Amino acid sequence: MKAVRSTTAKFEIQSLIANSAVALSHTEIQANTKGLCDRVTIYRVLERLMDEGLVHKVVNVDGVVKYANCHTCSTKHNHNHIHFSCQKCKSVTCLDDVEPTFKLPKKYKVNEMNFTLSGLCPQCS
Amino acid sequence: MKAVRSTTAKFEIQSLIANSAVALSHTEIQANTKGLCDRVTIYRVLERLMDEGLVHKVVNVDGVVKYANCHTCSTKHNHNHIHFSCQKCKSVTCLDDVEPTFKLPKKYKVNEMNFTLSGLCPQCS
DNA sequence: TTTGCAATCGCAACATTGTTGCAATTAATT
DNA sequence: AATTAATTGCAACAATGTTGCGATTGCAAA
Repeated sequence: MKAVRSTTAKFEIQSLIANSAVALSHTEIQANTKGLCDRVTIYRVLERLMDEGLVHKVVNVDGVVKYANCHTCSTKHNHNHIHFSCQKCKSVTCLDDVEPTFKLPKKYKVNEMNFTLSGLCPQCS
Repeated sequence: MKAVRSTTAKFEIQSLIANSAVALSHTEIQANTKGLCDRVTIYRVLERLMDEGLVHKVVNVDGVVKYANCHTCSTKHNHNHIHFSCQKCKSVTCLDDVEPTFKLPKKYKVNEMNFTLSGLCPQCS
């Protein structure tokens, strides 16, 4: 296996995501770490953080890719929670506590769920 | 209002989507209409088809944008159904009949839902 | 502390996906 | 057939993500 190495770029990017209430896009991360490192490095750091289970990827309803902190991934690795996507400020929030239920009629084999609600977040409504 | 005009490109693209069991990406549409029209025209036709309520857009869990036939949009315009995304063949299917339920604890204002299940489709499992 | 090596980084180049402006073409009405 | 607005093709551009490679650096062992 590859040895995990801690670098400034990785530390800063992880801190940024961990301290954010909402999921952040690559562009937002780049804007909030001005000059810290190269564009490409951000992509590679994000990939490593996901491999290590520290961060997970969320695709917004409009197709924008965002990255959020993993709260329980190391123990449960449960990404099957609801995400809320604000149509006004474009923020994406993880609603860890909400558990959706549904009945699947056909013979599909479900491995993952991705539930996103869109509308107005508490700040915008 | 703009007058709706029927063209070969529009007819072919709509037929392709309507006859497909799964949602199609721009790339797939382009591959299946080889030489019919320009890349840009496909984008513009898709935009018109969405405006007319004949087609709707689905963003896959991995961020790929796909287009699917609207069955009931003209009457109910209900996009709040589940989509199934196959991890093997990357197909996206609309499961019109499944209605998910959930309880939202915080004060968010929900306008739309986007529920996608990932796993193996009947063909791949 | 110094050395060695693999992990990481920066840079350039490229790929994919989507958008915009504009002149040429074309569907549909008169 | 003439008119007109919708549509198209082409070129150019923008945003996002990937890859190769030489240079740098974290870290462990000597």
